[in-house]
Amino acid sequence: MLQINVIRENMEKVLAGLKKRNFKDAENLINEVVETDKLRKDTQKKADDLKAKSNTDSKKIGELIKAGKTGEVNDLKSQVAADRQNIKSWEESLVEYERKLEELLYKIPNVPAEKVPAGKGAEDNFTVYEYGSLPSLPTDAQPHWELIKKYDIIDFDLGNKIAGAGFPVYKNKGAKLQRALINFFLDEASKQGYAEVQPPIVVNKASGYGTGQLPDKEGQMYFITEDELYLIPTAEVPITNLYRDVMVNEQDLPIRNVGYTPCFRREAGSWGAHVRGLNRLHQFDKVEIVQIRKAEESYQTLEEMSAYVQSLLEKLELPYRKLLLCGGDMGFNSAMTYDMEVYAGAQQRWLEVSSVSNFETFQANRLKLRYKNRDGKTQLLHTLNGSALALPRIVAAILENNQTKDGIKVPSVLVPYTRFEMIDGNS
RNA sequence: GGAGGGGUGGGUGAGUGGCUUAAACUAACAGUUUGCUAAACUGUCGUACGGGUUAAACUGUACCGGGGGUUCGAAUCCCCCCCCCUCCGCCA
Repeated sequence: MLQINVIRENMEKVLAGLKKRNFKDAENLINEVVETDKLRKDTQKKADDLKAKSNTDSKKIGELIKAGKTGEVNDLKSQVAADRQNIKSWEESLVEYERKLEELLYKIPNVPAEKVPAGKGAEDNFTVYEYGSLPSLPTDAQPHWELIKKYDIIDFDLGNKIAGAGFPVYKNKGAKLQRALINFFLDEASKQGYAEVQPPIVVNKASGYGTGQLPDKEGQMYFITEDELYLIPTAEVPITNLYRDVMVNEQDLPIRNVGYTPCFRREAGSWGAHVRGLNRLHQFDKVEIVQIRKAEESYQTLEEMSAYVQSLLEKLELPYRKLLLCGGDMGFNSAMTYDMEVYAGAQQRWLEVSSVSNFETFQANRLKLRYKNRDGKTQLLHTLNGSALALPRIVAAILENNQTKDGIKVPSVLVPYTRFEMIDGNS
């Protein structure tokens, strides 16, 4: 959520930013925000002034009673009672203005950073960097959804039986590969100085609002009605919310956390022709890195985080490209996002495996995540996060790119974790 | 799930309807003094939204777990909810 005073004071800049996102109706929305804010302030002034008056009068009543001047008390009492009625009605409209203002603010996405190109969708993203050469596979190379059957490592039918479509069962060397990847990613992050956390995989409503999944993505999260809990779509939600309502000590900055969790996404209505096998799931594993930074450091941190994610892909020997997302393709909360896409040789498609974003104060504003600077001023912090990494598409790319007639070659960096070099029929 | 006890500022903790402007202690910060593994003294010391100001000063309101109610007036009384502790039940 954008800060109201930022909108008030930098209206031109906000509008220009939203235009880069191709965000419709920005001008009307912003005007309505400013107008509602003004009404809110006027109403608060009226309510506050009347409250001040009735507070003084109430005190006077106490003094009169003490002095035994009970005769004058009744008039004053009815005066205060009448004022209270008016206060009540001012407060009702105040609550209404506040509610409306919040509702409007929830509709406004983050303002893209200076560097973010304008654009409507994926076709306008800017390729920043490419690594590795595309694998040259034999013409009979198989896509991963065939390979997983051939080597009996991931079973969609079994998952379908016990849960439903999009909930695969990992078996044999497939299960071991999952565990290897998770441990590899966690160990690498630890080496980089990220503090490991293992958060709950359900969160309450307040946490959903804190990081901006609510109200924007209400229908995309699984919801447990009995206990009013959401299954997390990403570890970003619980980990970032650890710092909700926190006034961070300056000496505790920067905050750097890593966590592994399963992630749950309903993906309602987003299943298409090219979404097969591991390309899109309802449940998947991901290791997430989160940083909380001072404003002046956050863009340098974004570069550092994306460079770290790139280093993981390079160690796994996967060809990838790094995209700077255009305004129209960025997530609602983000000010700037890099996507990493690996090339899956048999599908001959790029698959998104990581998204690294700087949210600036957009989340921190909702989270009330702040610190006091040297001048004693309270400042919102910047939040950043990135996948490091999401497993299924990494697995898909490894399977497809590393297939040989003897089986699938495990990237050498993972062998200490898997303790096998080839995925073949043997267990 | 049942019974009982709790939730007050960064921490400890007083406060049963108006003398509370939330005491006191403590931590932190600044200064003074002594002079050196430190102490004493003085001062400052919450958050949010407003008014005001070039900026400050100054100033209004709200906040004692959350929400509602009673009252001229609520940290204090009433109702609902949440969380913590103890015991019981269930349980990996």
